[in-house]
Amino acid sequence: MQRTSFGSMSCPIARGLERVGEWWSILILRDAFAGLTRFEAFQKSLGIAPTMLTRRLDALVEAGMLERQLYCEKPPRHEYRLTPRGVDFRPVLIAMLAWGSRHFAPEGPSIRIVDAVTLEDADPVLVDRRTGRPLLAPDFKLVPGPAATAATRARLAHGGGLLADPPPSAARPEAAP
Amino acid sequence: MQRTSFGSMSCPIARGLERVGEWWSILILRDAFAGLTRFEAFQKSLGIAPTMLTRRLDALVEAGMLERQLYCEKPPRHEYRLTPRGVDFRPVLIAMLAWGSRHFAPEGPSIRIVDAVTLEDADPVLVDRRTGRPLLAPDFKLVPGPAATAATRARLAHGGGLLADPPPSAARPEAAP
DNA sequence: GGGAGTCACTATCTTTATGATAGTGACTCC
DNA sequence: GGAGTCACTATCATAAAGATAGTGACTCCC
Repeated sequence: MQRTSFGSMSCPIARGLERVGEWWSILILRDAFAGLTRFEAFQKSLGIAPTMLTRRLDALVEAGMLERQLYCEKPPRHEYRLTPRGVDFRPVLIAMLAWGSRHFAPEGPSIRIVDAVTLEDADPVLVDRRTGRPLLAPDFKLVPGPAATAATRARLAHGGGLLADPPPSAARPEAAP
Repeated sequence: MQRTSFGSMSCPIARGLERVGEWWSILILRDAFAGLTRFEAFQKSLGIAPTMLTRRLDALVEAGMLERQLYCEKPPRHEYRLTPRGVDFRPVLIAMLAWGSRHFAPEGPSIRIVDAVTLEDADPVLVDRRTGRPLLAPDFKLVPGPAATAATRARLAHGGGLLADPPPSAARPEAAP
């Protein structure tokens, strides 16, 4: 999906999406985490056209998410493996997995994250590693960093933002008790 | 980006991407979390063509991520607000924000998540709410749920999967100590 | 040693999505 | 009554996605 590039935006979400925001990219990363490394394996798993797979793999390698390694010389054969940057993408995938399971599994979940010992379902939350507290307002907040643009500063200044629950309806104050 | 639909796949990540995987969707959700509600506000913030914005907003409403509310009747005017399903997407955005900041901010971060009191940078981790342990192997694992297909079961059976670190290089055992 | 099969792709062409630009209708404000 | 705001639609050019077929370099197996 592309024509407008997000890479020039200063927002880190936009910058990230520039690398993984195309239609197949995230599913390819999911399969890479599942242990797939070979072209054919991705193609079978995804049912993707080979042209598309070539383009997406090249883009992910270019973005530093995957790296190509020669595993056979006689006929040159490569495998695609996650780089540290790719491995670091894991929390995003886990969060998407949890969210997708909660909202788009009417027949019940197809994958569960469970405690390896008790087999109880896990309940994923994002917390701060040091303090263990959930990353939500009012305990945490977003502030502009050194590279923040004026636009970013403005946006952060006048709103709760990502960490605060949005107001239920600023629309028309219908209920004013 | 689209022709192949992910909605028919049984994977919750694919199902979720079907709803938010298009080029602009996630940035629109980001802006919705930032407090934007009006067509024009999204358009200005994103620099998106109005045709695209109409399509994406309609799709997000259709997917149950946003809802349209009338806030003015004289000329009918709507605002777009996050539904509970949209709000529940927050951990994905926070994870992306953190990942993007770590990898694509060579000039330094433009946004920081900080402790509201000490102003120290937060370090986001995904943990299990009950036990507080990070959602990683070997403490946790993925198991097939009741709705798992044969393909899902097979994939989960023979690999560490998303929660385990991938092997550094199963390619050619060059170093065999 | 000749045919079938595997693997990782490229070439070609059609269909679909994206994006730029302009325009519309229903107002409000001055 | 003219300018401005707002939320869109219409139209059309371009770029990306998708299907299908084909290539080259092998290996495997009678």
